[in-house]
Amino acid sequence: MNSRASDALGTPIRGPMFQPVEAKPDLIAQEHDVLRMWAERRTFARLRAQNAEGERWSFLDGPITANNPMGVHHAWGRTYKDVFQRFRAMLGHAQRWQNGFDCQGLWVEVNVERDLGFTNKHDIEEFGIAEFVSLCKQRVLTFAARQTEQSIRLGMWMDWNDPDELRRLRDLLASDPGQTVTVQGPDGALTDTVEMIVGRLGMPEIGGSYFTFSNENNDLIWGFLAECHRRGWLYKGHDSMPWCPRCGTGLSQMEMNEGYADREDPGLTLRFPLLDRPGEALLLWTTTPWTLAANVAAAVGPKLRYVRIRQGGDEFWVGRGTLRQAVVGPFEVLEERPGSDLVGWRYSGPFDELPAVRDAFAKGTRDEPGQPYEHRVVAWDEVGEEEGTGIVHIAPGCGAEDYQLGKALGLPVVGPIDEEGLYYDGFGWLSRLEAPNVAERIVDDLERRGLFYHLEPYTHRYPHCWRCGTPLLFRLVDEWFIDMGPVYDQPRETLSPEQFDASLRYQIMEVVGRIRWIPGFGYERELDWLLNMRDWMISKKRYWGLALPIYECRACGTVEVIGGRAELQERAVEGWDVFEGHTPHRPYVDAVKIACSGCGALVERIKDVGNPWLDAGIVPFSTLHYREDQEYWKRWFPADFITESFPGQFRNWFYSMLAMSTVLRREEPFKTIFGYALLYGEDGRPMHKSWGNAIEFDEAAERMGVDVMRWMFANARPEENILFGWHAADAARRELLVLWNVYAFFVTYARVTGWSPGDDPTAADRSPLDRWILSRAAGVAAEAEDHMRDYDALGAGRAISRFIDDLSTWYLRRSRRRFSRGEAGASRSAAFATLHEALIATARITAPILPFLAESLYQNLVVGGDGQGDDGGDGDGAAPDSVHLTRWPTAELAAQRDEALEAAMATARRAVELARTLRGQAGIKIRQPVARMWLALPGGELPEREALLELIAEEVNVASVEVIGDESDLVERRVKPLLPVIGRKLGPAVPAVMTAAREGAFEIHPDGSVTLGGVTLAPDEIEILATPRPGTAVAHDEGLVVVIDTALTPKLRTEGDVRELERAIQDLRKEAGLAVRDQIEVWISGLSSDVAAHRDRIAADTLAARIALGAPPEGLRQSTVELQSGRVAVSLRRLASDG
RNA sequence: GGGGGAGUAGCUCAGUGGGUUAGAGCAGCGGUCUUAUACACCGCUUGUCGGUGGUUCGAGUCCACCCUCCCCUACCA
Repeated sequence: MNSRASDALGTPIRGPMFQPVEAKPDLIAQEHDVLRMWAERRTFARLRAQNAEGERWSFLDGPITANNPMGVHHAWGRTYKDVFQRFRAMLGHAQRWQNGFDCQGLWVEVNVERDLGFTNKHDIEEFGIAEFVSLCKQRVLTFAARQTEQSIRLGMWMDWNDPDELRRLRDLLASDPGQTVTVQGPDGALTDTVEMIVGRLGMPEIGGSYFTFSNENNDLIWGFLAECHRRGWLYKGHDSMPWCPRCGTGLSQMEMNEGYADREDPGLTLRFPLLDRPGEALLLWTTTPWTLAANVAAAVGPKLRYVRIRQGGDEFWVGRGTLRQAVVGPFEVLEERPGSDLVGWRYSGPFDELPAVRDAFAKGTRDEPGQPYEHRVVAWDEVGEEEGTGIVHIAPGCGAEDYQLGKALGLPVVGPIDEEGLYYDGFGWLSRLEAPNVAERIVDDLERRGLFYHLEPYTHRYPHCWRCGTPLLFRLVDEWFIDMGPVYDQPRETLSPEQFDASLRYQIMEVVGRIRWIPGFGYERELDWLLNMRDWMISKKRYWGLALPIYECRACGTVEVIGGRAELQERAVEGWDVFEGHTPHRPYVDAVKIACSGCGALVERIKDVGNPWLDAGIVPFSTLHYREDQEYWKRWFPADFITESFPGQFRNWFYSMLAMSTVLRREEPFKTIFGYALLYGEDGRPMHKSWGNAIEFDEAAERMGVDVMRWMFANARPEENILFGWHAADAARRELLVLWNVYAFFVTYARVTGWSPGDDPTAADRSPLDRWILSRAAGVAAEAEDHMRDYDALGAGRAISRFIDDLSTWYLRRSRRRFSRGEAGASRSAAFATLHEALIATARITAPILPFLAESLYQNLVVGGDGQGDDGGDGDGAAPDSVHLTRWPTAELAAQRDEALEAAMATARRAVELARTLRGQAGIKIRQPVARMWLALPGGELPEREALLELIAEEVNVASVEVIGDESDLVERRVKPLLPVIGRKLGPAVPAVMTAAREGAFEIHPDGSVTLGGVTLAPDEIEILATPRPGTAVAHDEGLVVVIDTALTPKLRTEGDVRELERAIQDLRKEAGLAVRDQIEVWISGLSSDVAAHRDRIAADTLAARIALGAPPEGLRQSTVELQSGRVAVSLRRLASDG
């Protein structure tokens, strides 16, 4: 897979153990190579087989809607899903690996309608429901195939269907759903009609992703609904519901919340003349003039105050508190009364003459059935004075609250509009007009009739259809609901068992409490939703979806709910032959009729389809074969883990799963839920094509690479929105390139020197630096494991980042000479073996998050180019041929852990930093050696002291490092009181103690205690630290003190010049494009004799066959180098023959 | 109206069993280092840690109130 790499290094000395790698990798091409390799080697299938007997870890996939290509926002969640599944696989867990597709519902219908150019439901009926439903299935299969391909590209390992096979089924379904087809399942071939094969997707005999349109899924929902009915929780409601006139369907409370948007409506104030008080009229305000035709009453707040005012020749009644906003122009207040006085007054309605209104009113009220009703003023406690006139237009057929009020008072109801939002017949000139568009004509009409008062545009939040954006209307409809049970006005813990049993919502809450919510606020949010939600509207007057198995007898009103396909067959008295052989969808299922158990009449299914969240909510049962394989279900239920985006899913998937599992089992369907926020564009706004901040998944995958994407996602804070874009991707890529560079360095030099693993030095033979990085590797494996077990990818990512940084900027920086120079064989072997092991550990630890990069490294470091498993460094010669087949390495690496060494190294690194700061201040370059450095250590000790001091000396380029105690003249002792220890004990005395410590006013006693600020502190309450004595050129940090000798002797200056010259020659080699192993010859003119004395060393370090002092041959370019001993001119050229 | 989240450097974000001096990356400037790394290191610069009070010896961190943004929820005609 590294076949494109160029080899600028010449022929290796020994045979190539490692494939050459590029300095700048093409990560994307590499990802495609890895995908091919996984497919060829059947790596995933082998992983599943390897873990088949492992302890279960049950992940339940929230279905992705198969209605469009997936977007980068899906990739975020799918990264989490894959990361945790891969991680658990490395722990050896058995998993189900089943992806899910959400298939049924209006969102698919809307797209199919759009493709067909349909504008309303009539078009569908004319087109034919059977064909329409088939097109919906085909669309789902199209995008299931597409999303499968995209998910595979993301590196997501699931039991995928072959996308081509999905498309083949789609095409066969299109040509003839009844034709017979054979497909290959895990246990052999399977033959059935295409329609039924499609209906069985995801079942054990076919395998692959689950589809919520499957027969099993639908069937189990029937069972759930029958259970609800059995308990008396399913009912038909007659209500004023939000309605989308384009889709021709009502919206549930869940859906309502999706589409609130600002909208400008006419704010119309009009007058309702009072019948018994000539010359007086009520003033009313409405933003929905189309509902005036359905006006039945005018509501006042019985406790509010109302005034009669005079304007010109008119007298109006209006709420006192609304005078300022409602009345236009000067007026005179004539009298004031409480609202209760107004109740019962009759008024002349705005459209009394319409036949529909007359008919409705003729029937009278509930309390006076015979007596024709007349418009009147009613009392309503909810009337407010913030807006309008304090008198509210009540149209029970056009508003949920209006309906409730009308129902309470027994008022007649006028339902003015049909499914498409057109006025029914009987509404005079309004009939057949579109309700949302009649405002202007109604205003004109009212003006003509002298009922108009004032018009002013009004902007407010108004609900829109979340699918098509059409403003919603309220319409009188029959819909089916699941009763959520009462909300008790008392704390949950005080409920009686009877109360608890009577209320589904509290039963769900109890289940919610048994689940771990990450982040924790999810728990509160779900409870909040449950407490507030109203009954669940599950019906939809549409075509593509779950066929609600509700049979309502027109003759006697008996409602029956069929609990499954078998039961339906049993009960069928007509039409089963039409249905047989079809999936439980419209129109075929509609043909089946049963005999009413109450009166024996022939009953047909209600035409409605189900709320799509029923489809997704049942999957903890349907996909785990709740009905046909209890053993299997018990093994995998409840799921250990689910993860989805938080916003929205509280009231959708989470809710529906919880509700259904509570009804069926009163058990939690999952143990842990991990939620994440939303993905936005880099500019902090939602991604939107027209805003130019949208990025398609495919484009992201092929331009930034999926490992880069995954790295970004894994390192995001899940509870906050992620800002996704090309700049963030660049930053993530840079981080990964650091790892790549370490790897490329290793491979380059392993090839140059011919190093290969095998005769590795024991730990004892390795330097402290080697042991340090291996300890770090062991530490990061353990740390990342802890985070990953806790579903904290971010924590793991941060630990990995720190490790990569340590590996690159400290281990390799400090070790590089051991790889490239004429180092002693043992040290070189130790360095190679250490780096090799560290890189393999890194590959394994990063494998869940970066499956491609980790695999690339692993293949070259462990497996070798031939694909045959080779020694993995564990000496058994049988390493797995994929990093994803290895186990998580915590236990393997644990013996390498040495925390004392890690702490010591941290001190050494800090000392180096301080020394570098000092050199910078003194203006002495790193290349210029200095003679001495003094070091005071906190606590006075340092494990591996000699080696670490040497390391510091080398890094700082100093001849000798001397450790000094706190008694040294170079430092003075300071006392650092340990605040967390003494704070509580001393309280108000703290400031005095701290001041004394700062000023050095303390006395140290022989027993180690210290007196300062009038208090004596025990040795374990203070630390004694060294700090610089004022006036010396030193740097310090937390008791670590560094002093360097800035005096430069002639010998040191010469040494500095030598290194300067060497660096210049190396620069020239690089400029000349020479390979690392090319031999050169060099000419130097103007070199001082002191520096020239080191000619041999310079030649050795720069691979120069010889160095001539003097002018170069004709034509060779000279470069000037400034040395402390004077300016010299340098030339070089490559030796003609490369021995 | 009720509930939740967020507010820390120009940008993206770390930082809670309270500990005195608030950090990183990116960007900018000045250096250094380097035949793995257009890479890394060192230094400089910008902070009323949203505001105001409170608790405390001590508050970015805990409490109260307020401001701004986002989300959820609610019957506002």
